[in-house]
Amino acid sequence: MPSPSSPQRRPGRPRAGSEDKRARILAEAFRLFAEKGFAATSLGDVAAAAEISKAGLLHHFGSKEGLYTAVLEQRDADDFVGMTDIGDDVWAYLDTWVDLARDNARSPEMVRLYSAMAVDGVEADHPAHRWLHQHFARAVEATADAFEQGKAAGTVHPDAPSHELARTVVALSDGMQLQWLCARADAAADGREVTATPDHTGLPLDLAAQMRLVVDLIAARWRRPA
Amino acid sequence: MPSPSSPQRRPGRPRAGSEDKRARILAEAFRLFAEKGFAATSLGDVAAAAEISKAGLLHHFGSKEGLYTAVLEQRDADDFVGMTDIGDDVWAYLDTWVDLARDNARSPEMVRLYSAMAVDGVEADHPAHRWLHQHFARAVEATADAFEQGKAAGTVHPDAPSHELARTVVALSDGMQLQWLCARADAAADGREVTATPDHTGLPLDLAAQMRLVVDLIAARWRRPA
DNA sequence: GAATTTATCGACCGGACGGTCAATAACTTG
DNA sequence: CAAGTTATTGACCGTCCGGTCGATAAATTC
Repeated sequence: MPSPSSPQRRPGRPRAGSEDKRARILAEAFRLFAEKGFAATSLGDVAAAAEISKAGLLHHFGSKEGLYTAVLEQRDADDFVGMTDIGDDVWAYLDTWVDLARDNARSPEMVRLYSAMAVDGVEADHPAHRWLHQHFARAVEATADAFEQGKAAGTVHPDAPSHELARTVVALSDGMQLQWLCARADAAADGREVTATPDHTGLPLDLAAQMRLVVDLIAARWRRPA
Repeated sequence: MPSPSSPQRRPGRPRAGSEDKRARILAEAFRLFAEKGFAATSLGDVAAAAEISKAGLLHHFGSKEGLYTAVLEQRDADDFVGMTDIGDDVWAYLDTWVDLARDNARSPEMVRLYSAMAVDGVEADHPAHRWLHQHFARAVEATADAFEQGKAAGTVHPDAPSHELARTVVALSDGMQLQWLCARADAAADGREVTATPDHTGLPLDLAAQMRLVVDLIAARWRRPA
């Protein structure tokens, strides 16, 4: 006699208007991959979280790798750096990097997922590699372009090494995220409440402020009055 | 009749003067963890590489986690940033960061292992977390100390934010390693020979040069003539 | 309303993985 | 030389994992 308080689903197509399971699975997979990493998250974990069977999950995504790439593609849609219309003001564009850091500080799961994918993806045969490669290429090129346009507009010293500076901004963003995640985990483990509010996190590391510092460093060296 | 060309070992203690299996296992584990990541490397893989049985491996290290921490401890012994005698010249100390980047470019497996551990270790309950925390703390504090000593010696502007600059250097080092690994994997996948020589790698990314760039950026803003 | 398509399930499979155990052979100690 | 210790093996175990298969039921098409 099945308990009436656990109305488990029977096989068969669900009634119309039911939850969009595919979206639910993507959301839960995103969360779990970010929390525990890709390799350490099983299809069973994701299925349980999405309240569907493993077989049901595979029906939608075919394989674990299929699920992974679907999550990646969805995340790519949210990725806005390299997309924003930069105009020709590099320094305003660099501010969007600082803003991005501030946004990231609000969604540590996202940061965790990104970092995990970034390390997994360095291997050329990994499913995430193509994604990572494009991500780096887009971010670096967009930023380098911004510097070049700044030179054309006269707001950047013509000797500034655009490409190398762009790489620096991207690397700093990634590396700082690692330190921030580590500090955050420490704080959480110590039982200290880690507030979700972005402006004062109580952490010894302010993601946005650190980005600001480097942007200012670059500006101090290469900015030209317009 | 066992082939004479495959003299497989029989059970029992090996003859005196044989290979130091423990060291061999550590070396192979290091290599494999770096190549494929911790989770994706099985005890069987390591055992096969070290030419010992799985049971023999477990005899030395007790568990997979035991092996992991042993590898970590060995790596720590080689970790020299934060250890070097910095004297009171920050700018010379920052050069050791550039040198470290140059060294790292010679051992991509090391870089890969470090990056993998860095991401795994952000989780507070992961076996590598303590290691990562100490690693960050040591690197940042040593560098921050160097800036502070520079202030005392008068070679650094008193308003320089030592701690934040230190974090920047560490983050840049980590983040740039990620881009470098990615670029390297791309080059290797394209069949282009990736030369082991450090001075010209043929890569679109020179690890040491990128570090140099940021060090110069910091110096341009905060250095004081002695 | 019959046939088809779609979403879901439970059961199952083959394999890998981390780990245990008893046996064996070389050294170490008495 | 006998007893104990140490390094090693092959065989085995329980578990979990990614994936397949056939059944089922709602929705859709004809």
